[in-house]
Amino acid sequence: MSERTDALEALRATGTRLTPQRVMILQAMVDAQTHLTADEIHGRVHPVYPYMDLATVYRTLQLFKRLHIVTEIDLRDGPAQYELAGAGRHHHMVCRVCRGTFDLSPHYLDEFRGALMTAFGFEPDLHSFTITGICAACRSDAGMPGEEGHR
Amino acid sequence: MSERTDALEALRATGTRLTPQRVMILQAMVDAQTHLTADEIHGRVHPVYPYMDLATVYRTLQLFKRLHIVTEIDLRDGPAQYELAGAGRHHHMVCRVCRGTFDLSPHYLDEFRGALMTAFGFEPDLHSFTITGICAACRSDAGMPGEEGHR
DNA sequence: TATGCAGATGCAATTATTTGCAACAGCAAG
DNA sequence: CTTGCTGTTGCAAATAATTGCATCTGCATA
Repeated sequence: MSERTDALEALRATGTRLTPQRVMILQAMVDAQTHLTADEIHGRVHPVYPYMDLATVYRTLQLFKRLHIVTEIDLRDGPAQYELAGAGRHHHMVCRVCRGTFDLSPHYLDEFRGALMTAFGFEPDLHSFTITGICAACRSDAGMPGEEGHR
Repeated sequence: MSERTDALEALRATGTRLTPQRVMILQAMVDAQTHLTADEIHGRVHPVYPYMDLATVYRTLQLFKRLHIVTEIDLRDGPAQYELAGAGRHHHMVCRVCRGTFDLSPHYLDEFRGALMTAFGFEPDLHSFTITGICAACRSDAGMPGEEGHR
């Protein structure tokens, strides 16, 4: 019950309201334990509460994102995915060949952040970072040339 | 005329067709010399060729992106911007406060790429990379606390 | 120069996401 | 427990981008 409680706590702490819609959306994500699209979340809540609107789902997800309750994974091909931001796994690598998503420890971005901060004083948003590319398996599979492919 | 010629050369080299639409879109970008949205490009070409369709602009931009003729900058707030990929400046930092975009030398990503390759064999797509955050000016300006704000 | 075909285009419709607005409802204060 | 203020919701419409499909055309070949 930790994740759920933490999230509700975060809501309370920031003065945003704890509405049934928000609880339902959160619950749907807790139950699923995988990444879901906004539409999937809507679909899961709908049987329980038919008035739930997709716009509300999107707005709630943006709120949750701001509060670091969820992480958005933008596949850049199809709708965005959302998952609960469990401690630690905040970032993702997405293979553009097999569509697989892999967790990426924040540690790999520390150096990068440091470089930007020192060089430009630019503080990158790294709460939820997703990078696309080609995973090891797909690289050895298909053409291992290593560069570009098609779509 | 270098950028234009290079681009046309790239088209020819990959066996994709050199259509008047593509030339017009390319020309519009050469003329503009700034980042443009798909809609702006469409607007610039329209007077010359009223049949130009937005879908064609989008498809062409995707093609150009694949050929590394243009770079896409996704502001994540409003439509995506496109600019000619002049040698060197492939990446961008976008300030989410002032909306300013800053060029970022590929060099800053070398280390990151290396780490992912060694650790996971994952080859990240780094031809066109955009990271949002807060620029130095905006950090000192508003709240320098350093964390989150609103929207 | 005429011909064929795969790739490209225009158009309309679809998908993904955001936004304006009036009605509504947490929740703090009385 | 009632009231009021403000944040939130549902709904509809707008915006951004993509896609299916029939038609068309660059360009390689004969």
